[in-house]
Amino acid sequence: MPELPEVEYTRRNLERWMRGRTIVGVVATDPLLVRPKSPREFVSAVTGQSIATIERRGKWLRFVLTEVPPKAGRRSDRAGRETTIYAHLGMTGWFEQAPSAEPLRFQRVGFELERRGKRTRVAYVDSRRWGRLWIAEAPVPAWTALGPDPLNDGIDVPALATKLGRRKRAIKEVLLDQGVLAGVGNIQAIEALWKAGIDPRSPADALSRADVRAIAHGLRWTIARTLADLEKPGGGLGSGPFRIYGKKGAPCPRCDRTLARIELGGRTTTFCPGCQKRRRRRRRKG
DNA sequence: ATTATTGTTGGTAG
DNA sequence: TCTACCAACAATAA
Repeated sequence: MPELPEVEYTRRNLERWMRGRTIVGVVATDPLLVRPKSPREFVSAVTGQSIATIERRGKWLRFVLTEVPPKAGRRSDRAGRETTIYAHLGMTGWFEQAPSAEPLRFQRVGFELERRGKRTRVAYVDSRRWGRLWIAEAPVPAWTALGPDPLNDGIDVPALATKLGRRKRAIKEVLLDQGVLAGVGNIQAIEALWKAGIDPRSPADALSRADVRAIAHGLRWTIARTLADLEKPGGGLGSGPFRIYGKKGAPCPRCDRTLARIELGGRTTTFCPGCQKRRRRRRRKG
């Protein structure tokens, strides 16, 4: 499920479901999912905290929790304590608001919440268990290494061009590097390169400034429409808003040529051999 | 039974 | 130190 738009959609949901509420109980048993502590330690670190903010960078989420203030006149050693959870959804992780007390299928962590006497529940669900909920004092390395976030920071074309100019690999592989731009995944890269009319195999350092501008535009375009699709009622279901992802053999929506499928850097890649032109390095004179 | 999967990390080699 | 390449992680759905 999760690339940048899906994680942002998740963040907005969590904001509504969790912000300002107190965690009164946590169910966590799988030591693979929580880091670096055991599930027991995870539960005790989080219980009794209230959720102040939920932020996103790329595909990462960060929950900032604060100790619920003790009643007037009482002192607490833990007053002012702040806990931060870094969360990555892996390939199949997501959060759901759970209507009943019954655990959901593939639920890995359950948060029992309370505000003004009202109880609600939010569940982290992940069939494949590649996601992580990571308690840390300082940002985890993967978060620190993230490049600019296209939605939060925008895309600086000259800066992106400089970065791409140092890379020889195929542009699609480079776009998946989270240090280049945070949050671009397989689908968004495929859709953006189609929009830009650039063959995904083109070496990154062969792109012109106009190409980089087109890619930036393509990314903004696909991120915005994926997010819009998720947010419309009943959205996020079906094939989504994607123009070519997963549509090998279908006619290109722009030029009608049959869409092709190749593998790049171990990832499936759909593209149009008709209107996505390959860029080549100019051969150096010798 | 076989194949494909929206992601990241850690190792090795250059 | 930076880049490229590969295997591994784990489990489901078609």
